[in-house]
Amino acid sequence: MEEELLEWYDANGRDLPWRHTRDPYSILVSEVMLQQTQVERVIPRYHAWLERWPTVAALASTPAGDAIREWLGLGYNRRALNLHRAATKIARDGWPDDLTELPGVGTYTAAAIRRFALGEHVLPVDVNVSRVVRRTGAAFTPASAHALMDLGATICLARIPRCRTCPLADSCPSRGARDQPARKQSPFEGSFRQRRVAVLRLVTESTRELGALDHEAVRSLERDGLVVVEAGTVTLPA
DNA sequence: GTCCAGTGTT
DNA sequence: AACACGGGAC
Repeated sequence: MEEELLEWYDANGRDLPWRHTRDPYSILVSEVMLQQTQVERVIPRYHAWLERWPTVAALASTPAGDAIREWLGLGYNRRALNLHRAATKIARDGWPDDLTELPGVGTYTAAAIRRFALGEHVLPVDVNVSRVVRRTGAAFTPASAHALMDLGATICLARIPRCRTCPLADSCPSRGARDQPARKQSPFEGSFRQRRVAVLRLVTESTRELGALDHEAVRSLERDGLVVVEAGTVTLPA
């Protein structure tokens, strides 16, 4: 099964910018950006980020607010602050043996850094990989990490798998099976998080008075560490 | 409107 | 185990 997968990947795998480096910091940036975010949206932001802050030291020596501003539009803004905090920690203490000690780095991202930057023989399991493994019932080695991700992202889709073009279809016991929709997200329009991100933009782009802002949303941003409120003004963390 | 899918918090 | 967290493609 794995041989067919790797053959398919040779011909059909995606050529992505972060697959041309083994620099741990670059891989960290790419993986954090890719959390919950589509590849096509990440590519231009990945280049911009690394051009502005090419190294851990460069990011660590910049104000956190600049990192948040650079991140705006990518979504899940807490990731920007976590990435800045991770850079600060690495600049001070070096890379930890257990990468999940870095804020914003969980099981998946730690495994991805170990595999793609450090070359260790571990298989990062995101839901795409998990789905392919579950459906095929096959065992794959860490050498198939990129291939499994690409197959899961382009062929072995959750709702409507493209089994007719899948290199593993012949021996896949789940051929044709679809996963349940089962998701829930309340409407964004008119929601609290709409107000919340509006406040974040206001904070990052202006120096307006706190009184003009939405106090409840500011408190929520504080819980994420994204803003600091002092003496009637709202500023980004230094 | 639905779908997407890792981390941190509770 | 459940929930919150963005924004954009469709």
